[in-house]
Amino acid sequence: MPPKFKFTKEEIVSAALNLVRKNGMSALTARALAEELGCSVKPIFGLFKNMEEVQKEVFSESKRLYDSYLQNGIKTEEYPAYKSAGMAYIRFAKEEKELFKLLFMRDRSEEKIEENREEVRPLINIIMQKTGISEDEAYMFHLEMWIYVHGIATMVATSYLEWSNELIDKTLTDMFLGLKNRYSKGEKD
Amino acid sequence: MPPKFKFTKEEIVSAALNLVRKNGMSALTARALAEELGCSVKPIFGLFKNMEEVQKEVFSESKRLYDSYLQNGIKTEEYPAYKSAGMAYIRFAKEEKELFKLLFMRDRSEEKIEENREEVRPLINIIMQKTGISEDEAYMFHLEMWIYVHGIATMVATSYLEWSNELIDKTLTDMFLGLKNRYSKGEKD
DNA sequence: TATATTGCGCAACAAATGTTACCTATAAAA
DNA sequence: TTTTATAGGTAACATTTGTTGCGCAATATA
Repeated sequence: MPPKFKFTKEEIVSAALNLVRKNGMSALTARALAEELGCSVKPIFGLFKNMEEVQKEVFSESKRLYDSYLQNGIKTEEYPAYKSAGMAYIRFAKEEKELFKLLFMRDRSEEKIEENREEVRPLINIIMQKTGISEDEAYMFHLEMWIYVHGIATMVATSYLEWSNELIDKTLTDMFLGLKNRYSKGEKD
Repeated sequence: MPPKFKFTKEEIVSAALNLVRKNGMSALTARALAEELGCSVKPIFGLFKNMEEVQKEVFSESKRLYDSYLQNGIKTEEYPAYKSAGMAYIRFAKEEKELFKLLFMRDRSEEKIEENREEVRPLINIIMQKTGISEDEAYMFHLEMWIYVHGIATMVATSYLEWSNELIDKTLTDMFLGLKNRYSKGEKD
């Protein structure tokens, strides 16, 4: 008996994501979102309790988009598995600057890197395979490598650095080999 | 004949900096600043055209504070000159998270790292001395080293990483030596 | 001591944003 | 075709923040 909904939740979140990817979370206001959708603010508050709920959805959607970058990188096999993760992180930073800032350049005291060791176990395993070092060393190896990747990504996301994919590719390889050389030294001597 | 000013510009900027260092630039509102000073908003607008002007002063003051970190690091000679710069950058990120975000984790399209080569010439000179590589290579060396330093600093500023100064010290040395080894290879062979 | 100048506190106004009440229009069921 | 539940548009209200007008009070000078 009631009229049909003008938009689905998904359509609203999609429009919201569009605003955020262009101008950051602060651009996501009720009126701006309504304008983006071509309606009043009512359809939004009909489907979401409040704007905070929309923000959370946009945040989750951003994570999903980043995951798709990761998966795509692995799938296409453009790079070896380990480098693929770093390249995907940096590509996301380059192509989705605002979303990268949202996910990776905010307070992260609730998700400290050293408390999330399980999350990166696949990457640590790759390092152990490729270098033959111990797990603890491989973890430290990964941390150092990821600091470098994160350094590039944050510089790219803030438009401070503009390296080509080729140069990024090359320096990641060099850094990996440099670390491998350093971490393997104890074993080889 | 008129009454004395209740506060100087410096006192107001100092109070403003206090708000920003605690909760970021968004915490710097006219009313919050007035409360911090213990007065109405009038003294602020008597000495500053508007809040934007106060923000600019806070920004400049933040830069001065960072410079003092740099100078202090060099002066105390706790570390070799090159490492001193990196350690100061990271210490600033650790001790002044909000100010670090303000200075180094925002849009920087107007001050790209590769257009500011002159600014880091002293650091490049140190690298040339310590490694004997060419200037262009030393520039690239510095870029890679600084990416690593920036990576640590941003992770620290967002509370994602909590390394001790000792560990930071050690990994900076290792990274420097690793890069030196890599960049010098062509010369030695 | 009287006066003129003007900084200051209070309160108001404007703009941006979140949120909601009210009424109209719609669409499925009877 | 009529009825009824309810989505949507309009406009209002609340809150936050920047900014300013008004009248009082402080202070150096005559």
